[in-house]
Amino acid sequence: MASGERLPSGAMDIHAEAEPLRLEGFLPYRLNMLATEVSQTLARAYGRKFGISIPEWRVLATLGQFGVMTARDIGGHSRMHKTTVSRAVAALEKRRLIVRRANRADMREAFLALTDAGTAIYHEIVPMARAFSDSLCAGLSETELRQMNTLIDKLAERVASLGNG
Amino acid sequence: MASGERLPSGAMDIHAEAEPLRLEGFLPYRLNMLATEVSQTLARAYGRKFGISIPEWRVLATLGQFGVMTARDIGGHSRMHKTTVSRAVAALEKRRLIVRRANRADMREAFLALTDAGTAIYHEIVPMARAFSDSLCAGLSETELRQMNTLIDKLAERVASLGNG
DNA sequence: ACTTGATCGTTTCAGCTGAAACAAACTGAC
DNA sequence: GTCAGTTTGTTTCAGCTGAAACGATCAAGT
Repeated sequence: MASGERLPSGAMDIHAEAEPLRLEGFLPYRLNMLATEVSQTLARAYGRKFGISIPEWRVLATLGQFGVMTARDIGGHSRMHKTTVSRAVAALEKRRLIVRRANRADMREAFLALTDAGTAIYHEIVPMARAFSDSLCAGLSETELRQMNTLIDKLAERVASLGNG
Repeated sequence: MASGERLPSGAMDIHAEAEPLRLEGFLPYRLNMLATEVSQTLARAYGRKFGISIPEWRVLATLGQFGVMTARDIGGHSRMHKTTVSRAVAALEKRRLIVRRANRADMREAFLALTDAGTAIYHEIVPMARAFSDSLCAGLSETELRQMNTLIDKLAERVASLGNG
């Protein structure tokens, strides 16, 4: 554009060429960076110590919390793909950390539960995970922690409606 | 344990067997769920429309923001693995959305920049991404948005120190 | 009982990811 | 100039992921 032209300030720029997006200030990007870093840091900790992958930890954690469940229920609660659950369950069963019992009332599914060895590992990982989370939140006040949880809830609700609706 | 035994309430349980971890109230898990959902919802939007993957979008976004950069700079800024950058750059170059110009002062690296076609797609995706983000944040007040950003900053700083230190 | 359609879980397959190995190019010490 | 060590970027390879196909089972209707 000729330098002598006079325009209502910024009027043209807005329509001809949008402002570039500052990635480092973009909420979806920031959220993803943070979550990835948090997830991987924790996963490295229990991965090194117990040879457990993220999906395997989630299966352990779900069974540790709820006791007996089917693979379907585990996937539903921890939002894992059924193939991911299937493979994590197979790996954990092979290592005898969980057992599979038939459901006579419905032979398609099976009841899964922690073995003693699985329970033992679960009770080693849980304090480690809690310590990590506590240490992560150590810089936050009680109020900020409540805020964070409220905000996550609001955003989760919001994104769910955006995805479906 | 024999049912008749009398114990100080809960004294043994606390040490013998930790409380099960409620996954749905566990911050690392909650953060990861939210970020995954947000990321994938946005990625589906521009993926369907332009056939662009997440790493490709990040390369486009970084070049759109900064103009000319090397692959190394892109990786550094967007925290992508160098192999991921390499492949995204190759794909975008093949589709003529970016160009590679030699750096005569250092022939190992190359200057990357958006082509006109790349700039055009960038300027189509940016408003879409902004609209998504705005819609995501629509349920949040101005104050809550500031809080969210502050909290993400604090947690990011915290997790970085936990990972390294 | 038979058929249809749905559901649970596994397997197959294609694509993505990152660690490691690698080639090419640069830097600094000698 | 040459050598050793570093840096940039690509390729290879092994592992993970999810869509699709599949087998097995169940439920409902006829």
